[in-house]
Amino acid sequence: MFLGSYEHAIDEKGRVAIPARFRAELAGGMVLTRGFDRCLLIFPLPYWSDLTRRVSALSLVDEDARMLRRLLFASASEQEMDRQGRILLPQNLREAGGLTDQALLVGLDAFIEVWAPDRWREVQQHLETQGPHFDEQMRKLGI
Amino acid sequence: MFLGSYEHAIDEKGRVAIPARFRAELAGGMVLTRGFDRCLLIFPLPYWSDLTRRVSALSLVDEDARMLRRLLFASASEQEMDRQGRILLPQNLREAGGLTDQALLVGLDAFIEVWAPDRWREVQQHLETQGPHFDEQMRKLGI
DNA sequence: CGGGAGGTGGGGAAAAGTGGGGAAAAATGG
DNA sequence: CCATTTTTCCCCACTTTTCCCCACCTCCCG
Repeated sequence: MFLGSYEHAIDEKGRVAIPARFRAELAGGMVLTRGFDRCLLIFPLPYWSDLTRRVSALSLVDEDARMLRRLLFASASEQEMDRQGRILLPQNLREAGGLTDQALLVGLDAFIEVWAPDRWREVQQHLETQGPHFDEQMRKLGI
Repeated sequence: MFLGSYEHAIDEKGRVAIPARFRAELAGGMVLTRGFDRCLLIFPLPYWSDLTRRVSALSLVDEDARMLRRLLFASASEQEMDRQGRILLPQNLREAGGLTDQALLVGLDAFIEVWAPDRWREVQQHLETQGPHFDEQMRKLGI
């Protein structure tokens, strides 16, 4: 269960520390890839396997499926933590996420999003102004 | 079953004592997150899991689902009590709830709300002036 | 008036985050 | 195919923060 937001530095070699609370759940390996809205995604390996099985089952012909495959797989990178609990963010992914010297790691229960801090603040503002819209969403889900 | 209101100090490290009556029910862990009307919420872990299961099952691709996930999980924090029965209120959550040196913990049966005492007094006043309105609501619900 | 439980403050040990050096591996060119 | 250069990545060490636990105080109840 990944919860909370943590801002960490990206050092000159392109590494970020994984928040200590997240490490146990990523000890079995993780996959890093591009997400939506210009953020990066970190999936624990079990979640990733499940995801890939479902995506690979989609039709070769379906256009959405093709684009989804390209997004998920083409820039994916399997990573392990070093002894200090850090991972490398490959250069192409750093560029894709607009990341320079700071990264915001956001736990979303089953996986993690990685944001450039200023982009994340935009998303948060959006969330606050759209409050009523989400009230409706939650009501539908019975929350 | 959480009942009653308790005002406790927030110390310099951002900790509050959980009212002794509430501790047994939170011994299995709890999740702390932002609530409505600028208060914080404390959920016992089982209640939280039940609440979030539906959200985590939503699509990765759907935009509303993505934003809803961010709203729910990004500022949540799993906490355990120390041996003195206290928990840490992370700084971002203290800010979100307008909490400084005192916190009012309000038991609401299945979960707990945490208020800045002066904001809580406003809510109470609201309750008193709006009494007749709620009479009508309750009648509809058959209470 | 005494005992116990609940609440509060603070010191110290442990862990987390960050920067940098060096060895191994990979890439490049002759 | 070998030598040189470049890159990768692994690990050590320092600094800062976290958090755990001891001790004291206060309030309530007998």
